Amino acid sequence: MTATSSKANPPATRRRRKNNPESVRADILAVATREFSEKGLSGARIDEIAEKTRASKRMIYYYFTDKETLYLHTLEAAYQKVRLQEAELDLDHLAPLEALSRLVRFTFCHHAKNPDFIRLVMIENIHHGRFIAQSALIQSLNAGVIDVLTNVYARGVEAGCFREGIDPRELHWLISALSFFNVSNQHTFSRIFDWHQAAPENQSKLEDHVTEMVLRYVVTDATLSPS
Amino acid sequence: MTATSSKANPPATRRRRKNNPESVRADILAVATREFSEKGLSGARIDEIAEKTRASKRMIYYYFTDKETLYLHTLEAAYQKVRLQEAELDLDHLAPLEALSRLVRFTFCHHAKNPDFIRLVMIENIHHGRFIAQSALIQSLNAGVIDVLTNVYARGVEAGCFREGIDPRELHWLISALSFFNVSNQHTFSRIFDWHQAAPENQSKLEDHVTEMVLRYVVTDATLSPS
DNA sequence: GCAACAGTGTACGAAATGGTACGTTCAGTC
DNA sequence: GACTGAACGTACCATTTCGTACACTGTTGC
Repeated sequence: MTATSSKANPPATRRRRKNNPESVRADILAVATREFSEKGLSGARIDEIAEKTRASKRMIYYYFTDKETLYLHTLEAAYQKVRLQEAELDLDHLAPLEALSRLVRFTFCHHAKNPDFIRLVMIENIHHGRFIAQSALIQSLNAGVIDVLTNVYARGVEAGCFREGIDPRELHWLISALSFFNVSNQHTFSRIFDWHQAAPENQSKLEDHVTEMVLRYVVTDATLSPS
Repeated sequence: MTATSSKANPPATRRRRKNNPESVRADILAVATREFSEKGLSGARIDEIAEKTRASKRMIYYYFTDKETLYLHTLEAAYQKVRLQEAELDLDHLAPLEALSRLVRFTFCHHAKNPDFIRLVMIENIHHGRFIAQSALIQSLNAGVIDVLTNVYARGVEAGCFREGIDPRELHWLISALSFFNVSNQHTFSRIFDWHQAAPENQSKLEDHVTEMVLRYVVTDATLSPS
């Protein structure tokens, strides 16, 4: 038995390996996020993910068993990241109007800065949300968002600056819709109407307008025109 | 040369063929629309489209050369259908407020009734709108939408019920965003917030609210609360 | 030092998939 | 009724793509 590849000269053809499970897992997940968000579940290629990883294809299956399971983990990681950022937003010490406005701007900017997340959600919707349905984790992550809004809204109503009768979930829907659409349909909208929507000046205009749209919907008439 | 398959007994193994180019083309396109909108460009399978068609795979390539070309034609057909429906909407004889409200409700309902179209647009956005960019047809189809809105809005401003300074494109953006999101993100939203958004009663509530959101954004304060 | 198991690389298999070669049939024209 | 080009069907090929078998290496506990 000659010392072909085992102990004598590993550096030549085969680099010395260092076990590093955590980093390998994280690396795979990061690459998978980019690939899936760019090309979708069916469009992304395991082989390509493997190539772009410091690990090998074998490792993908070792840690994630499946293409679909990998996709699910990608999705969960993305939601987790989002909710973590949202948690940092502290609105309780602000006046209701200010708090709502801040929340809208935050959501708008956050979505704009995280197109990968938006695209994953789009893709998930193409799949009828069947992976989200499987994930208890994602379900549990999202209770908090509504709570924050419920709180701000209730304070606003009490202060007399928000009109009554609006469902906080509906409010969240409105904010999400505008912030989401801004990213999700940027390409078709820009192309069709020949308007460079992604340009910073247009983005900042849109941010203002979206904020105004939401506020105008919520605010009492008196608050709108304090004359 | 025995009469194996040519003239003697066609009905047995091989059905008598009737040439019908138009119908074959249309059939392929219809099936392709369903398949692409359901599974995306990479997810849809030519073989499956062929199976579901009365024609054969050969015919797909005969008429559409490519998978991508077929997808493009699908997209163009979808846009064409939409714009045709929109053209039927006659708003000129209505008062501005009424006209705008009607337009919003029309858009909302239209999108809700045509999820295939919405999904195709979502998919196209996943592909960064690179197929729309190739299509002169689609580009040309969309000028009219803005014109209609521009007209209604101008009349509203003149009548004093709409406030000044709003860009009609922005208004279209707002209406689109809400109507689009209602379909595009139905699955994730419903699942995450445990709310059956597609249920008729919720849809009709949303239609009302979306209409109000748009009107509140456009209308002058005096119009809002005529006290 | 050594057993046991987690971590890793390489090569390969089987099925799916986009696309084509080639022959046949239909429909209109002279 | 022969001729021609458009319309169409079948069988097939080349590649891609998900997934796995197998062998090897690092690490941890005793």
